[in-house]
Amino acid sequence: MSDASFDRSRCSVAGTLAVVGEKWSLLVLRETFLGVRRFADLQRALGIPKAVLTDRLATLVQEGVLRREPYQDEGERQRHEYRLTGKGRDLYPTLVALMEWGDRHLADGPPPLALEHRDCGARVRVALVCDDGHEVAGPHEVAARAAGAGVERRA
Amino acid sequence: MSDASFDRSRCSVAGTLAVVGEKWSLLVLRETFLGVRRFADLQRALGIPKAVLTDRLATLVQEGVLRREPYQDEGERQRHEYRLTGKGRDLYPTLVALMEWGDRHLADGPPPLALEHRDCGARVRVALVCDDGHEVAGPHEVAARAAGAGVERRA
DNA sequence: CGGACGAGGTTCGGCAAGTGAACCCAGCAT
DNA sequence: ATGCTGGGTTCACTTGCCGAACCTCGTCCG
Repeated sequence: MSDASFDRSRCSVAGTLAVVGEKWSLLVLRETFLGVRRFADLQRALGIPKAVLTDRLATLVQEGVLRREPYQDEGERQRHEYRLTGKGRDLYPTLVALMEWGDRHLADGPPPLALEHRDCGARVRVALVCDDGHEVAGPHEVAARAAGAGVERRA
Repeated sequence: MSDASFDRSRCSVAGTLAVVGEKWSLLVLRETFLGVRRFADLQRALGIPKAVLTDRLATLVQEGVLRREPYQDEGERQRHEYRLTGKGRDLYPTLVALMEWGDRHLADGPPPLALEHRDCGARVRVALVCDDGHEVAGPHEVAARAAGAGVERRA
């Protein structure tokens, strides 16, 4: 019985990927989370073709994930930089989840980037939790319920 | 100073995206998490071109995210289905993170799919936590440290 | 037996997207 | 005036995505 019937056309995974699922988009965001904000720095850091970077930045701005802000270094003309919006900052767990998977399954050595809690210095990771405070070990502990129907299945 | 220097060439985000970052790959995995395992069912559910699905399944199998297993319905010849490996199952938090972001920022109505903890029925979500048990609110509470160096920056 | 059927593909021609290199433009410095 | 730099645009080329058509292997039906 593999008919997992819910309305795929409005699936949130698909919707999110429509916004950040193009090639390079998530890597651009990774850099912005690391504090890189300027066109040339992004281009250097990523090795992305300029035309593609122009396009990705434009769509991310249009989607409200980044915002384009003027700045001015002394003795320089005014330029623009790209900063995360709140909507963009909410993608942080997604990036961390991708990073963790890579650390665990593609590693040839220690993780190239370690995340620490600023307050206590302990390692930061993503977890699945439920609203009762339990930590969820994996998909087998989760039931997916389609909106509007009593359909329930293992996820 | 936006030089955020760590070795991008081995960044785990990039590595992960090299495995599952092609168009459709994560949507195929979403379906497999929902229990869809067969070629024709995947094709129907996603509306993906057959040629692309063939290719995505092959690379996901090759990467060890899915495994191709024979099965046989009675009165049918032997066929193959695609199942998550442990490596694939570890992508669950990533999918959930993508889904949550879409639920929060693209919603025109209630989330199309709700996740519940099988034991207690409470809603399941992704969280950032540190090994000391604190919940991390966002990127501003996290410091990223490049491996091998004392480099530290806001993430 | 011959023929139809369905799952799971492969092949093909056309269109969209990604790529590197070259070029452009504004403003500051000389 | 000449050059330099950040932030792009344009161009020719290649790669990737797409739908439709075709193929293949076993099963069923007559």
